[in-house]
Amino acid sequence: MPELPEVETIRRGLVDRIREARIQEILARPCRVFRMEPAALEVLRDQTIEDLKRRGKFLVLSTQDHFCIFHLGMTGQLTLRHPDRPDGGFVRHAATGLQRASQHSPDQHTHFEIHLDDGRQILYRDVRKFGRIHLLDRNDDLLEEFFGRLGLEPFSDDYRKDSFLRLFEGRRLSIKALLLDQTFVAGIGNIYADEALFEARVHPLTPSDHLTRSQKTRLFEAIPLVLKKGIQFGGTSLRDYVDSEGRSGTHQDELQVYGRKGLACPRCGASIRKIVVAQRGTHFCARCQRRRTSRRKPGP
DNA sequence: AACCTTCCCTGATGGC
DNA sequence: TGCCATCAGGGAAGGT
Repeated sequence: MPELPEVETIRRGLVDRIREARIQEILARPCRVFRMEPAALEVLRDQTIEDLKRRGKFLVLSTQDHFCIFHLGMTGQLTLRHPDRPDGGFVRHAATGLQRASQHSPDQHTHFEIHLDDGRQILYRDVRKFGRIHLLDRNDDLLEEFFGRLGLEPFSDDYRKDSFLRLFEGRRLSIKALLLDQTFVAGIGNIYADEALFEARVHPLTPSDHLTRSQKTRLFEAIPLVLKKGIQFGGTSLRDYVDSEGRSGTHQDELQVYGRKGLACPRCGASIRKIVVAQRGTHFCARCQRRRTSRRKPGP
């Protein structure tokens, strides 16, 4: 489940290696991840890669004339394959699930290949095909329109307290559901939502319009904190996530609550609980993250 | 408009 | 061993 830290780790691993590389060949196997006719991607041939940016969980590969936009969904992998290095197999890690130890040759799940003129290949692999690949003409207005309602970008200048607070207006759903809503803050997924709520000591079922000012403030600060930590550890590898070189991150060892049902809360020692909120597994410490006891209205 | 549910998709896992 | 049900979940789509 690549979220902002995993997508950012992939971006950082790729951007300097592929910038100024020329695309020699495009291979796109028919698959629902493509939001256009796969043949349309032929326009990328002979284009030079200029940049790789991230917005929320999206990666934007820019060439002179085009934007190729990737969303990795649940199991998407974007890796760089070097012709002079040996391919490895897919190695299953006992504790964390399916992972890959090194670069790989294309298999039945590799839907998109960008061959560079020096022999290297950018491979998009996605077992469950929840990912998406879009193609746009290189036009900033089109890109802005594409990202239309996407929410605040956590490490940008737009991430300000007043903007953050304004996004609560008119929202009453649970705070966990709001965190997962990409029109609120972009890039948060199930793992970092739970981590941020734990850090801010907010119960995931709290209705968004019931959060106190200080709870919102703590959440505003917790979000970039947990995301930054995720990036520092190279992302969270639970099942399918690997960086651009096929390596696992180590942030799974740093998680405070996610996936730790029944284990001790690192803050207070109470047992971590798992419930379902917004159709998603949700982990929290019932002692550290209390539901605010409803304040009785003062009588007349 | 906000919110909720269903669905997509595959591989791992557990019960029998 | 094999078979089947269940689970994981980001986001689109459709309904209220």
